[in-house]
Amino acid sequence: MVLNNKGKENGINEDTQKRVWAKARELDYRPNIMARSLRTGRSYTIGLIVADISNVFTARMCRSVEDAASKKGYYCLFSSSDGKVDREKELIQMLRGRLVDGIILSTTLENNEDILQLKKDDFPLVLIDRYIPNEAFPFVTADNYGGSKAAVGHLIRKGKKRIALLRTSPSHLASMTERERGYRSALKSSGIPYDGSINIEIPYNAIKSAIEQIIPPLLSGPDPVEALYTLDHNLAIAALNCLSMIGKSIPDDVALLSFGDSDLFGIVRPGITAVAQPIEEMGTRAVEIILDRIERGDNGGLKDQIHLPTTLIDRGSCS
Amino acid sequence: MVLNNKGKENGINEDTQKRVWAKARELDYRPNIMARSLRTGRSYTIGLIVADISNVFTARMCRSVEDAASKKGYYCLFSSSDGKVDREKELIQMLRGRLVDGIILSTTLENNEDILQLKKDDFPLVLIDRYIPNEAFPFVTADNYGGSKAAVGHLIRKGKKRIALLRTSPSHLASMTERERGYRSALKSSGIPYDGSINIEIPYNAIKSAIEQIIPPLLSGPDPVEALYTLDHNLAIAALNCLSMIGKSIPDDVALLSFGDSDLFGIVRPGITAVAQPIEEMGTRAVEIILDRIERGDNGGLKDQIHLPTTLIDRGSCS
DNA sequence: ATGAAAGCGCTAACAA
DNA sequence: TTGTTAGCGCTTTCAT
Repeated sequence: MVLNNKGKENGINEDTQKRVWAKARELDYRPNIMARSLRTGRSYTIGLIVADISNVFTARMCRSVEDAASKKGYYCLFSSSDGKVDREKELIQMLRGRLVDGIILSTTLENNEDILQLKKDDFPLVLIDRYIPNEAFPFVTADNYGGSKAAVGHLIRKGKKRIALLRTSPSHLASMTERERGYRSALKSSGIPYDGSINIEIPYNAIKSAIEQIIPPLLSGPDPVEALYTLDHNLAIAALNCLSMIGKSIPDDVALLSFGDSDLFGIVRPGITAVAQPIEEMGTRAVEIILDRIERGDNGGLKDQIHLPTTLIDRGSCS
Repeated sequence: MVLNNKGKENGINEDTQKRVWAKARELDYRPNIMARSLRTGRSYTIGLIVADISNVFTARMCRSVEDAASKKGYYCLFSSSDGKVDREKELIQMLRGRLVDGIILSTTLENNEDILQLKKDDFPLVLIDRYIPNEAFPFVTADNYGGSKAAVGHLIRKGKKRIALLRTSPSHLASMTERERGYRSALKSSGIPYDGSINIEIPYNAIKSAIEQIIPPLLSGPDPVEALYTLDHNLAIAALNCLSMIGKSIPDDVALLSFGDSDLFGIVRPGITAVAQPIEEMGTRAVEIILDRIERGDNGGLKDQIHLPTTLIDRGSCS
């Protein structure tokens, strides 16, 4: 009781408390958190599963989760699923076995089955960025649809009609399909017909080489595209690199717009116009929601399906 | 015994094993890793403390540690110390309390005292990137001295004599002081006098604004510098940005060379020449060493103070 | 080949 | 105000 600073409330003598502290220091006592968790069922730890922590976006998101959790006295356990569903399932089991109090998950799962188990067990779970759009789970994500629609609207206002859409696999992720939906919706609003042949999927593991094969033909031929719209900042970086290699200039030869911002986009000339996601807020809100679940137990409190607004940063690569 | 796949070696009847598995599945049994660790004293978890996981270099290093550990059946617990010594000490205690089997630490500590305790307790510890250069601890780091000396030698061969050194605080980090030593050594080898007035420390938290104040005067006046040599890739990015803002071109107005590479450096024109660190190998080797400690118990096996060679990538920003 | 029991370090309920 | 004890879920030793 003394070592947990509950001496007073349990009516332990001041003097005794001092003796306990002295002895603890003398013995270099360190509490065994495992034993404590085993006993209390609480670990003050939040598990965080992402696809790839070495991704800049992800790393920043993790840091913001960690900071927000730390402020409330919680620690974080991170792991990368590498975008593999089996690894993701394994990590969920691992974290539960370690008695984390809740899991924040950037899910690659298409199928709800495995996380429905968490729901059934009433285990605190919040999806982040990569979410599943139905009534079952709390999530925090960017407004992928609205942000994307606004971005494509921007391109259209700059006079671009033939806009290639570049996206990454796996393509079932709601965050991606919503961005695609935004694209189609913006085209429709302006009466521009949708052309499936310039809606292109690029494997996440081989972005650079794939981009280099795809871009040149898009820009030549009888009906070249006027703009490249990428659904991920890594795609835009690869495109930028490729355009520079083949000697095409932005925005004269082709416009470039990225969903997802990067430090880089502010440095190159011209700057690359991008849809910035509120990364830090995503982390903060996810922690808020999960701690509400953990500490209040119910889910009556916070709104827990959140689309955060994005920001279009115009740096000149579209006009 | 059955559930740990030790049924056979403990002579459990085949049939009984089947029944055990069936029941486990029926009850959706999940082992409680905490209880197991409490009993065995082993957690198959490695703690990893870094300054800031949102830093690109760090995030990649973490990922490589995670991958290497995962291959050997270990999980990783990451935390950011934010470069604060108190937080770092707290995190060490936290991880030990959680019975991690070892800690990989990118230390900000100047003073060995707190990690000497780990040594005294014979607790497996490996320093990574940010290390302490003495006999006490195993470490894995880039060859900061040699890489830096070679880089500055490159500048000198390109005809640059007046080379400003830009470094970040905190400046006591051995990885940084070694890079500085390499700089001075290269100057000395070429008979160029060292000028302390162009050896400049920049606070890590305010890189952008500090750089913007520092660079313009360096390039004007009676004796302008011919080259900027940054000890951190973030400094080079900020410098790049600043130079572009004030209309100075690379390499005509000034050369730029960065210790630490970035994707960005291959994309801008001209590309930025940089010293690349073997990030992935740093992670892999650190895990190798710590698992050797953990599983063999002694330290007789592996060489455990490692400077990994760096690579100078010439992209044209120096000539 | 199976069953019973001790104990890892902690918290909380209870007794004194 | 202080001391004692049960039990969290697991592994391992010992008895059957």
